[in-house]
Amino acid sequence: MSQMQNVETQLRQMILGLEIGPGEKLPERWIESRFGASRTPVRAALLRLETEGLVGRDGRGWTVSPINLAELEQVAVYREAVEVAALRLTCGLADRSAVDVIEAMLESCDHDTPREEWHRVGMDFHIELARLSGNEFLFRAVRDAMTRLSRARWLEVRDEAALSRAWTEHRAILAAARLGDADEAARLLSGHIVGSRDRLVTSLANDRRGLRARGFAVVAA
Amino acid sequence: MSQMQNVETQLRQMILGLEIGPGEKLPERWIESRFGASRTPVRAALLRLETEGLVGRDGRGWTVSPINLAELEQVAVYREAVEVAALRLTCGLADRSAVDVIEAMLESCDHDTPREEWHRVGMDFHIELARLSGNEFLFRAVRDAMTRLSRARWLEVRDEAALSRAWTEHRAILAAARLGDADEAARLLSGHIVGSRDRLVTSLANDRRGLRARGFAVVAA
DNA sequence: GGCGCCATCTTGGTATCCCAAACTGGTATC
DNA sequence: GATACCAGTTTGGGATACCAAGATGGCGCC
Repeated sequence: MSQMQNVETQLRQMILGLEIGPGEKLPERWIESRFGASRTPVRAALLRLETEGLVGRDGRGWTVSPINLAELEQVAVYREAVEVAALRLTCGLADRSAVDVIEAMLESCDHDTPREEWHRVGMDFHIELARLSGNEFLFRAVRDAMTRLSRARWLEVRDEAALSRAWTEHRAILAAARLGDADEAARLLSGHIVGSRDRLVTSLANDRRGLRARGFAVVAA
Repeated sequence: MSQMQNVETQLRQMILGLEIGPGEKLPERWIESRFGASRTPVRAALLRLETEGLVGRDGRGWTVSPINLAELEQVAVYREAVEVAALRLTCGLADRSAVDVIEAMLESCDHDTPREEWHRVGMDFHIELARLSGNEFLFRAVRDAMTRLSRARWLEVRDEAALSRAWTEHRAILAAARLGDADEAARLLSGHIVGSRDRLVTSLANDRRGLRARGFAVVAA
């Protein structure tokens, strides 16, 4: 793999995995030495990550984007629009058997699956569901929105109850989609997204002080 | 202005203005000499334009993205989702007086306004309307979608009738939005987008041979 | 002791240089 | 005449040197 892709991928993982905290300074020279690459691939990676909203400019330099509660609320509205549109397209397809693949994804998580895996599958559910629509732009929009939400969801203190609730809702959405009931599927998905957003923002707003103490920049709604 | 922004802006204008045709090769060294910048800002510009879908990789090198009819159809579905969502948000706002500013934009075009200006205002109508929603992500999505459609709309052989029809539809959408009638506004906007897409794709498919003769790469749906 | 100023370091922006891979054109061979 | 092969050129990826602007910190003056 080329250095360019390598730096970009590794840096993204470090940011999404909170190995580099939201708000931290990110000098090009530090990245350069950290990954053993020169500044050319480093800059390419930063430019790409900037469009994903994971890093941003702070005056002259680069910083990891802080968690922004106002942004999270806006992303939720955005993803509701695109996910519902994608789901309606999928419900209109003649062959909706692919939803079974997604169902299987959900079932692959059980009580001794690591937390990290639940987190990943919870996002992939939405991404793969959008992919079924066959619309590349709706798919990318959902994927990008989930990327922006990823760190916040990771920070959220998720109890078992919230996870099992989410899984139940995911299954209900798939059931409606399998029947081709677009209105019901859309209703369930909207409710799921709005509910998730509320729990996420509430949780983060409550933990804000603690998160800041851990060195994570969190800006209010 | 820094070289970086400069190269990016100028190159984007040349591509959108069809000064560089869809499908043309775009060597970094050519851009470098054309704009008197070095390769670093050129690379930055190309990376950004790549995320906008205006340039792409062709093996190892760069090319201006061809006009892709299948892509245009998918973009139309995408923009319908995000524009309708944005419009519904706007209809729910207490203060919708900002629609008057957009109305004024439409009125600024009359029979001796240059074609180029009609084209720009026709796009800005949708972009500014989305901005009113206050949702940054819906706004960006609409702006990016319009950017992708821009060259195709420019290529389209637009008769006066199509333009006046579009303006009538634009005014009707604004009227419904001013009243806060979200359902009606959404219905009108959807119809407008679907109609525009059909006319656009039909027109391009018919002209495809002629466009290719002009050196423009156009891939079928 | 506090405040301001200057030297220094840091850092991103830019310009070049080098390299390996891919493309090109021409030539020699069959 | 077609084809395979080889040298030269083009091209993007990577590395590095240099610069100007901004951040930093220490020293001196008030």
